[in-house]
Amino acid sequence: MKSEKKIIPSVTCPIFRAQKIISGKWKIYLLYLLSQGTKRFSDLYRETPGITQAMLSKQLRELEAAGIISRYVYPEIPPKVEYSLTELGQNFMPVLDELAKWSCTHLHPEEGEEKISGSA
Amino acid sequence: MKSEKKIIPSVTCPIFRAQKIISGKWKIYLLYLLSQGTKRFSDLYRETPGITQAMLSKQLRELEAAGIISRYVYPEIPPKVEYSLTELGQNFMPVLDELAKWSCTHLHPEEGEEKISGSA
DNA sequence: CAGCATCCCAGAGGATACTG
DNA sequence: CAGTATCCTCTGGGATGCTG
Repeated sequence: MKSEKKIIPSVTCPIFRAQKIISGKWKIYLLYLLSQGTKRFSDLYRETPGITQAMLSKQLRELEAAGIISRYVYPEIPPKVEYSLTELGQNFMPVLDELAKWSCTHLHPEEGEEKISGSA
Repeated sequence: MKSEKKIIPSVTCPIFRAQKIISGKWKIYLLYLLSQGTKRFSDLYRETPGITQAMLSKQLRELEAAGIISRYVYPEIPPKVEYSLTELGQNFMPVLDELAKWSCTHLHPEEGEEKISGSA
């Protein structure tokens, strides 16, 4: 524990703060899914091929901690949990929209070098 | 070694593709810096407290590989290298703008749990 | 159904030293 | 000045299994 004050742009720069919140392999994608409306855990799980329950749960809790999404647990058996965007999450949508536009317009897969050749 | 093709949204979803490109601790911030105009390596280095030359170099090369920024090397001694946004990078600015707006409007440091109390 | 616990690993990120 | 090269740490992310 160094008590030295490190001057980092983390707090100074809004870009930095935002970036930290949305960083994560699935965060933005999950926000995109939730922009379509309230969804259950299983919905998100099914619509996010490749993710594990553990990861999904983790990412969702992080997004919840950031105040971007909210979680509603139905007092039922079997459990039912719904996730939805908060006000903050709704306000994030323009960013997502611009990102999607940018990606769709300029980031065509065929221009990249990546290929979905499986795990070869 | 499963030769099975994993169906991941990586390629399907534009959001996913974009996210992979801008992921990285400094990418977005560097794009922000370069949005202010062409800058030299040393400029970026000085304006990004906390980063190391190695990291800066790495991030810049990744951004360059993604076609978002361009690099111009002056044939001089001592070396002089300038970085600037490409067309693709310019087109990304709206995203950055929205992100900044979102962060500034809704992501006040005092609302979070983080505090820059430094050596407090 | 939803999610936690545990273990594991690759790679992102960092510190330091050296070079054309 | 603008980088490499090397080494090291840390944590994001993944696999699997268990539970209320």
